[in-house]
Amino acid sequence: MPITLQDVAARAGVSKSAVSRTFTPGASVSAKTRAKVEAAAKELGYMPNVLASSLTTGRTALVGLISNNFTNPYFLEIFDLFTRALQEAGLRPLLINLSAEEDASRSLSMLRQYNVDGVIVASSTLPPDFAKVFHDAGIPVVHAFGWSSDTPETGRVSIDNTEAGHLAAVTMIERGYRQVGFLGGPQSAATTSDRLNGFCAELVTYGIAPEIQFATAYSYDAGRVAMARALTAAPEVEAWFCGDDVIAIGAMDAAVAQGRRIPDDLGLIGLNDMRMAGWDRIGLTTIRQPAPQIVAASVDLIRKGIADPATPPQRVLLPCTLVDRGTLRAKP
Amino acid sequence: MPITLQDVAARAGVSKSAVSRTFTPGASVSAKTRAKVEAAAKELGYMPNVLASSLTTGRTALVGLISNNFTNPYFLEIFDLFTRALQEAGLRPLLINLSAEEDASRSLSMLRQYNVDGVIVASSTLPPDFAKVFHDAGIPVVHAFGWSSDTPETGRVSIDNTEAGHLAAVTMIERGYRQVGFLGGPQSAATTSDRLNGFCAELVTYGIAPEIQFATAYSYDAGRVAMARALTAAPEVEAWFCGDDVIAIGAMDAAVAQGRRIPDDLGLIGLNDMRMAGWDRIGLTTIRQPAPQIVAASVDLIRKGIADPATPPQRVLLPCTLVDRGTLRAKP
DNA sequence: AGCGCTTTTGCAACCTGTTGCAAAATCCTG
DNA sequence: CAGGATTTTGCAACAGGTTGCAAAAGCGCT
Repeated sequence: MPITLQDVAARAGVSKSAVSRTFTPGASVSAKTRAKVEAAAKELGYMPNVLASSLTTGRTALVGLISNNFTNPYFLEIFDLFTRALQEAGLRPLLINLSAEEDASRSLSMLRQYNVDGVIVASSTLPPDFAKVFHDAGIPVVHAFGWSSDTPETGRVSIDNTEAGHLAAVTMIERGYRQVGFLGGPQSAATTSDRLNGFCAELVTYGIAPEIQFATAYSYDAGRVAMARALTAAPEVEAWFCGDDVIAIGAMDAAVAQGRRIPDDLGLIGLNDMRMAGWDRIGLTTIRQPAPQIVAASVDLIRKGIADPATPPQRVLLPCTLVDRGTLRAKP
Repeated sequence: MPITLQDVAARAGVSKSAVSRTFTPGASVSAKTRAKVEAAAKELGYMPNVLASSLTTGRTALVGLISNNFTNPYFLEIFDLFTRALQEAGLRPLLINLSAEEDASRSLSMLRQYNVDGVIVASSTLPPDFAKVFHDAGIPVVHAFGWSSDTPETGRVSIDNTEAGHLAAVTMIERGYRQVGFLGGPQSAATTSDRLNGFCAELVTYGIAPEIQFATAYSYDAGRVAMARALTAAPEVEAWFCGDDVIAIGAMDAAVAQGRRIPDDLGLIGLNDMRMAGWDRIGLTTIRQPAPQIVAASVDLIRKGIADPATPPQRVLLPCTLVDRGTLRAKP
């Protein structure tokens, strides 16, 4: 049923090779045959079968896009950016939801069966050595949004989470908060400890030791219960640095439910700057991750890795910035 | 570098065929050879190459997952459900972001190059005949979340949007609203007109003709500007039926910005029941689409279509229900 | 027209698996 | 244990392309 190389060759009165070369950029074909072939291909509606050609070329243009953050609205923005960027680069995202797939090595073998050219791990919660499995298997890999200072030898793109912690601390001090807390994402997440370290390192210069709490997931509900707990455990804290916007929103609702007014009674600062943070009814002061740049850099790294597999894994760190909205009081 | 059938055959001291058959369910192999082959495969870490086998079998287990709703947080829930359901069915989602890819026929030819077994269109805004292109090309296709009464002959799964319109109207009447409006999604969206028709059909029995407005997209911003316009165009309206939750939230903020209190001064009812609708600071009364069931039915249909391409396209309509929260006043 | 050089072309082998077919091996029955 | 029926096995062709190589064609120049 589908049109093959053969069909086109017959129609154009040339050999299979000629047709193949017409569709291979940089191959040697005369203008005349190229024209004949293109005409025939057009008439028949021929499209080369990528899968068949992958057998000899070893290229599929398939890229595994792995994530386990399917409950955090921020990641829809990330998926939007990634799919567009990959499409523009002529690559096709094979999406893997790791919330369901149990185990790293299983998704590796799956992606190998499909001969993916590269893998992008878009996750803040997957452990740093998850990506390593692919690297060790000789598949170019980039871990985006999941940097931590002890990431092993794989490509990675992220903000500097230590820096983000600093920024949060500096901002809180600047706004006159002295009793502060850290309400991080899951304690196991690679990014959490760097943020905490940066936060504490800055505060210690003011002689402040922050209250520390963790949410069990990057989700509204987790933020809500974590804050409810935090409010009784440490009612004196005036401002919390939350590990993520969606956690911060949950935290905000928990605080409001207990009668705290924001930002007057309690300050909050999030991280990500998801679009929703700017909605009127949320208005979250937060630290922005430059998602478009992170994605662009990740795709760039993957392309380089595909073009030359010998490229050593690279690390890109991008700056984050404060976005001031309504959940932190103004400078005194 | 990667292990092939040959390698395993050599190692196990059998023919290629024997190895192939060992990995083909239902093929004829003796227990003895199977054991030998499996041992060899294990030692070498062999995994059959799906792409190569697709050449002869015509099956790739790849399913195109097409959407253009990458700015609506509801669709992250949908993607989560779809990727899990597909993975469980042994299928692999090749994700296509049609917000970027211009044109339907281009994505068709792309998916053909990859020999996808089927296509799922997950979109409320793509026109009904979009899916038809795949059907006509002989590729099983299901359009999820996009039903309209004039959908052509393709598989489809959705709520009955006419029914949803009814439900919204009945609810508003029940709560004592008489001046009501319809604030739909993009006028071009297939679902919008059915919702509007159902809404009007019910209201007409009460002698009510609703005010009608459309947002330009399924987004917060679009909802916001649409409501800002609606409030001046039709200030007398007491309650609006919004075409989508995220539009409703934008509308809510626009109303609040103009000093209207909700639900006292203005009632709102959304559609979808995305998780966020239940957050404290949103608390949106809305009509729930049974997303898990829609997804399950869609994947089911695709599986059937793949198993037997002669299966005629089927339509599944699922019921929607009202979820009462805080944006509509109680029954008087 | 003839010559050397460059470009274009087709052949055939190959990429990794699958499968129809006939031969080989095994099983069953009397 | 012979003889037929059944199962298992390997060979070779095939799926839809790519590519090294040698032959053919085209080119510029005398």
